[in-house]
Amino acid sequence: MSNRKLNNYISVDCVIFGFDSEKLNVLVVDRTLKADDGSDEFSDLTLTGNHIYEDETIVEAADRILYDLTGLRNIYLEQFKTFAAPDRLKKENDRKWLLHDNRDPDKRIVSIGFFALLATQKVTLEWKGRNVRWMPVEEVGELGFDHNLILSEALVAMRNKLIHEPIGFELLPDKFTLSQLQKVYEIILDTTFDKRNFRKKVGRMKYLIPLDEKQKGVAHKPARLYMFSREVYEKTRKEILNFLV
Amino acid sequence: MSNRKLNNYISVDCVIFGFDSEKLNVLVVDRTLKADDGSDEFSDLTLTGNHIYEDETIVEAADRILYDLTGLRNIYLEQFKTFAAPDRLKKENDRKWLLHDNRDPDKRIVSIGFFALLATQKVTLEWKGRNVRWMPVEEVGELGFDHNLILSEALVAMRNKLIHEPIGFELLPDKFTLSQLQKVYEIILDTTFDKRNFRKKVGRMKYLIPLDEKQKGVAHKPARLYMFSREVYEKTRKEILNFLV
DNA sequence: TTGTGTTAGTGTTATTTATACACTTTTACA
DNA sequence: TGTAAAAGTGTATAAATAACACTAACACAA
Repeated sequence: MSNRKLNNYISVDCVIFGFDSEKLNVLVVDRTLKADDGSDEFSDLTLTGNHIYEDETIVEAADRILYDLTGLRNIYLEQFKTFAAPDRLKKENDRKWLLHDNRDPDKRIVSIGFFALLATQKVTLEWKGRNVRWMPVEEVGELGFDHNLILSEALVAMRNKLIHEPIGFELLPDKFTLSQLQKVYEIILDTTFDKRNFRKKVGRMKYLIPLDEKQKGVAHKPARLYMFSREVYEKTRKEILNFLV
Repeated sequence: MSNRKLNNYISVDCVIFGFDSEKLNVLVVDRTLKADDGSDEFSDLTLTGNHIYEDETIVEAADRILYDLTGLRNIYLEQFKTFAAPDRLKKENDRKWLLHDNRDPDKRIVSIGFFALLATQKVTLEWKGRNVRWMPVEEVGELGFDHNLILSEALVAMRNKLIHEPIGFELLPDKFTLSQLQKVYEIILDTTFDKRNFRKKVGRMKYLIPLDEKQKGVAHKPARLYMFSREVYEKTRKEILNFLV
């Protein structure tokens, strides 16, 4: 084993999940570059990442990246894992991109991985003219760098969290129906729930606040709208210790 | 905001928890250094950390650190969070240590935090003559760098995991009694459980294997010994989706 | 050898939660 | 005014949780 200590690049990568009431999507950056002679073009899809600046904390960097891409603040954002395999930059395309960015492709890049949750409708993709787009998680093919690994670990972490804590709300608009909420869980956990039992269960959650407001313009019985109260949740969560689940 | 990209030191810090059938301990390094003239001595307590070498993955570095300090391999080890506030090295003592280690105290150090779980009895502290010792988590005072923060976040992550997944076993010897297991949960979660109900609950877990073996040399009815089967656990865990806990 | 201290080990009942299952209501639109 | 489409609602059975107290087996001391 070599004993050489390394200086490393640090990057914060955000796996931004967006739910569109049909499926789970992830925000990807589409990069295409032409060589000087206009011929030797290379392109790829990646997750959204950036450096940490000198006077930033990790969370500030993640918030900034999220804001740059979506124009949104106060979005659910969680650090889930850090990645730094020495050989994570082996692909030829990756090397080209690193050189293009003035980074040494033989140097390790440490990625601090975050995942964010939001409703796709909240985002205006034209924001700042960045070339980003939603891609259904099911349809994601090969990504640049080791972003397929980061995405799949983000999915594991997100599903795990979804099972144990009420974060399904974060994937919906501020006001949502119980059917929408059920669908979030069904799609992300790839299962189905009985409607009545699901409603009994979430009905016990004090932080799920029923509003005096209904859906409008739907061609069926309009559903009551609900919202999530973070305040009530923080208050009650301490009382509930789900030993050994 | 400054736009200067930084190169950063990366370190892997391990919060090594050890249970001694009475309380939860953490392994700390006691460093004392004399200045050249023998007078200007400075010392501190820190968690156990080290660099990542050039050809190592993060996990390999964490395993190596754990092995260096305890002589043990195949110990439960989990990456829980990465730390990198820009002002985390403000204490005067920290600056001295960084200078002593030939590191620039104005440069950011990114710490990738792991926690490890084991029974204190497994460790021979004299291993390699490192100056480490067990300290009850309750009694930990001020640590060097931002290690108090790292420790408290490790505790949160570990308790959280303990509630949702069967990792209590990892804090016990390979063969253990049900009373010992109960005590792990009671002490770490700071609560008490009814003995019969606890046994009914863990009795349902297929991965808790009763052995045809009893305690010896105890001045009371000897308890049956059990062991944890990771195999059985991995097999059954997929079946159990604890939706919304 | 007998007694004492100490922890192991076990069952029942009442309450709460989980599961399985089908019909009526309300709206938009043709 | 009929039709399509999702909303909303109750009951019965099974399973899990919670509360509660005594006997069994050993080491050691008297």
